[in-house]
Amino acid sequence: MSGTAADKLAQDLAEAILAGEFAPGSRLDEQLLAQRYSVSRTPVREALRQLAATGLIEVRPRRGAIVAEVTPKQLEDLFVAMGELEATCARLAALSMSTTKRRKLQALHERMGELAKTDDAMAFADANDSLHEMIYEGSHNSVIADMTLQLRRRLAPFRRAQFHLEGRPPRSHAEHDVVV
Amino acid sequence: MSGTAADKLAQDLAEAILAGEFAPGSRLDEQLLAQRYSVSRTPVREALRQLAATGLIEVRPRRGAIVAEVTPKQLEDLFVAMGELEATCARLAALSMSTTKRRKLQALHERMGELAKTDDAMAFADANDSLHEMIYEGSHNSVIADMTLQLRRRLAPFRRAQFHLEGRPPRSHAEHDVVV
DNA sequence: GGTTTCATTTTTGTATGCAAGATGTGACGT
DNA sequence: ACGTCACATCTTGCATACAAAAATGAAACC
Repeated sequence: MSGTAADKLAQDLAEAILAGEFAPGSRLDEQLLAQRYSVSRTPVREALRQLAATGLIEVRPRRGAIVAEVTPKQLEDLFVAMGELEATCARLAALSMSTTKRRKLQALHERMGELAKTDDAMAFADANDSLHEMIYEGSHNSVIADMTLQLRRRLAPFRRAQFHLEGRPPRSHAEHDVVV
Repeated sequence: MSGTAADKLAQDLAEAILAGEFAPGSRLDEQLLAQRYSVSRTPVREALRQLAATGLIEVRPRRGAIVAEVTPKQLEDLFVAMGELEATCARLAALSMSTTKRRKLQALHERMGELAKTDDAMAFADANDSLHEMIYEGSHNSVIADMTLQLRRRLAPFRRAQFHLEGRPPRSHAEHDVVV
């Protein structure tokens, strides 16, 4: 085991929240969490602070932590922000990308084109993540890449919802087409 | 006093670090800080975690916290990132800005044009902050605005250095001119 | 002389105790 | 019945205590 208990807790909690195990707005009682994970309140508190920094939860001084409620407006803002950041990544990547890398990207993009037809949502999602990761790396700017990735993770559950909602893969592919 | 001791500590520490009171790479001993600020280690730890989230310091598990060393490459990345984010803010603002707001912006911009000639660095810096704040607000996207502001704060000391280095105000004004 | 190993010490991470603020409940008054 | 105020309880925030890991230094060995 590498990290501290608090770090692991933060990860576990983040997953639990993103998985919807805690409803938005619900209180995150320190003692309860401590019991649930068989640790004391101290690492729980640290984990909560960590998560608060990512925006996943909200801690009001002396009033406890709650799962962040994302209003439609905020959600919209988050999506817009991610879109803009990804576009920036893509632009930077386009400027400073070696031809071999570009090849790989193109290849992956085309394979995704095929996957989009087969309706294999899982495979498409995986490939999609790879592609975005490549773009983030390609930007050669760890600051922007990190911010974008963080946003992306935070939006993961909502993206999934959109994914299942309609035939998103083809549209997504089309958008990528423009970028590439 | 509204906030908790940990929050205040985080602010104070951030200021101290940005003011250069702690050299980059230097260890931040929890006990020392606790004594220095007359609190126990607990709030110090929480403050350190908070600062780590902003990228100002770095905490290695079980190895203590150090002031983040910004390599030239990272600094470059930070500046690029801020530039891109501000550009995005400006673009969004341009799209959704009322004419009255636009007026105000223009007025402020022109006043800065005059200030740029008078060599009053302080006044120019103040006006500059106001202008950027207006743009952030104008984006109508709190997510991007927050990220940009956070970056801006983190880069404050370096920006100051650049400011004093050469006649930056005129150049800055020229850049703004394009944006406006 | 340099290196490795082991013990000491220092420092971080976690648990627990205690105080202060927040929350909830019920009596009391209008 | 409704609102208010006092009180009891619960939760968070801070301090202290303890455990474990890493840094330090010294002695033994090559």
